[in-house]
Amino acid sequence: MRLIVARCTVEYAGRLETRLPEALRLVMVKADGCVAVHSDGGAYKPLNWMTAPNVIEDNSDHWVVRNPKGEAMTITFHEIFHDSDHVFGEDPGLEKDGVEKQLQELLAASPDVMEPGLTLIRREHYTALGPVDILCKDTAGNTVVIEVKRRGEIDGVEQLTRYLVDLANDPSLGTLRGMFVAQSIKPQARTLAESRGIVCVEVDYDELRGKQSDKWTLFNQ
Amino acid sequence: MRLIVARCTVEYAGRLETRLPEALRLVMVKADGCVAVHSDGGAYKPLNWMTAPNVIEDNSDHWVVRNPKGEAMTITFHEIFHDSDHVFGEDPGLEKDGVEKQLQELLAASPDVMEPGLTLIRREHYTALGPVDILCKDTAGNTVVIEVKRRGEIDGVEQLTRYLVDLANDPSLGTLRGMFVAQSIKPQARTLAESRGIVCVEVDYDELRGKQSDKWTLFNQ
DNA sequence: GACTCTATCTCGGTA
DNA sequence: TACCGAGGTAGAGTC
Repeated sequence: MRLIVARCTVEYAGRLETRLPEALRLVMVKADGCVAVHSDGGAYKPLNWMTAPNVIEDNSDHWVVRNPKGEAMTITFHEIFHDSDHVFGEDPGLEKDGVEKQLQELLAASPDVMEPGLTLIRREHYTALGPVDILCKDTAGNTVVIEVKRRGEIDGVEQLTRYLVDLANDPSLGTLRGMFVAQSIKPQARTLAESRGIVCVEVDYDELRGKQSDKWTLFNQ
Repeated sequence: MRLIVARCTVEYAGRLETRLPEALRLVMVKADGCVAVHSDGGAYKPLNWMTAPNVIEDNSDHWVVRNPKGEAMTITFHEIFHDSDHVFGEDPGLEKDGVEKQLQELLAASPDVMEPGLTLIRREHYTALGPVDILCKDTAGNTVVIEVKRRGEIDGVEQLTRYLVDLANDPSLGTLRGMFVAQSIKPQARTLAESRGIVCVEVDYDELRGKQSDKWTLFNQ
C-alpha cells in the first residue's frame, strides 16, 4: 500500500462528474491498484476513488486512473509532503456474526420460537419474485410464509406481501398465512403488516443462539 | 490525520460482531476522531471503522474506540511499522454534477420522449407520502404519475404504487395512470410494474442530453 | 428528531 | 456474466 500526502486537485468523470479543488489530502493506492483520495474529515468513505481493475497512468505531476468502463479519475499533485510504500501481504479477512443469514438459519432450526407447533417445510423457497426465506406448516395445517429481517421495516412487509400474492396461485400450498419476523419491528411496519393479516414476531438473537447451543449440548450428551 | 501501519487484530461489537485475525493493516485516524482499518485489498471501504462522534481510549498496546450508541471497536497492536501524523486543514469539499435530478429535469423538459403527446403538469408534486417526480397529462386527458430512477428496480415500483394509491383520493386529478421511467429497468421490476398496469419506459441519458442541447441551440439561434 | 430516499452505493451470492 | 438483495449501509433532504 502506497500512502501519499499531498496538495492535489482531483477530477472524476464516469457515472457522474466531480471536481475537488486544491487541498491537502491522502492518496491511498492499494495492492490491486485501486486508488482512494481521503480528506481529514468526517466520513470513512473517500472523497473520490477508483476500484480495481484499473490502469494508473503516472505522468509524475498528475495521474490518470482509468477503468474498462471508460471512467477516469485525474489527480494533479501540486506539492508532496509524504510518500511511503508498505507490503501487507494477504489479509485473512473479516469474520461476521449476527447477520440476517444466521438469524434465518437459527429460526429454521427452531421454528417453534416464532409460534408453538410450527414445523419447517423448507428454507429459501424460490418464486418468480425472489426467494421466500422460510416456509412452515402450522398446527392447523396452514402454510406459513415467513420473511426474516434483522430490522423490520416497511419494505420487508411489501416483500412478504408480494410473495403471498404470488404463492396464492400455487394450490398445492393450501391456505396461506404471512409471518414477519425480525429482531425489532418499526411501528409503521407492524401497522401495515397487521392491516394485511400478517403476524409480527420479534425475536432475540442472543436468546436464539443460546437456545441453539442448548440443543447442541443436549444432542451431544 | 494519523496513519499507522501495524500488525494488529481488531474486534467490533455493535450492530453485529466481527473479528479480524492478526495481520498487517493501515489504521487511519481522522481529525474528527473517526477511525478506519484498511487492508491492502479490493475495496475502498475499510474492513472496520468507527465514525464520529466517538472516544478513543489509548492503552498503548490496544485501543478501545467507543461511540454513544454503545458500539465498540478494539484494536490490538502487535508490531508497529509506521506511525505519522499530518495536519490537513479544512477541505473545500466535493462538487458534483448530477444524476437522477438531472435526468428528471431533462425529462420534465421533454415529456414526449416518454410518450408522444405528454404535457407537463408539474415537477416534484408533494403528497403525504413524499414528492411525485413528474405529473403529466396524456392526449386522452388522463393524469400520468411518473417515477424517475437511474436504475429501475422493484422498490421504485413500490414507491410509485404508493403514490398512485394516495393520489386516487384526489378527484381533481381525474383518471390516473402510472409510468416508471429509468435508464434501465430490471426484469423483476418490469414484471411487477406491468402486473399493476404501470407502463415502463427506458430512456437514454446521453440522447436526452443531446436533445436538450439541440433545443438550447435552436432556442438561441 | 424522525422519516424518506439516493448512492460513482458496495458487496456477496446465485442462476 | 448479469441479476438480486443485504448492509454496522451512510448521508442528504424534508417534515
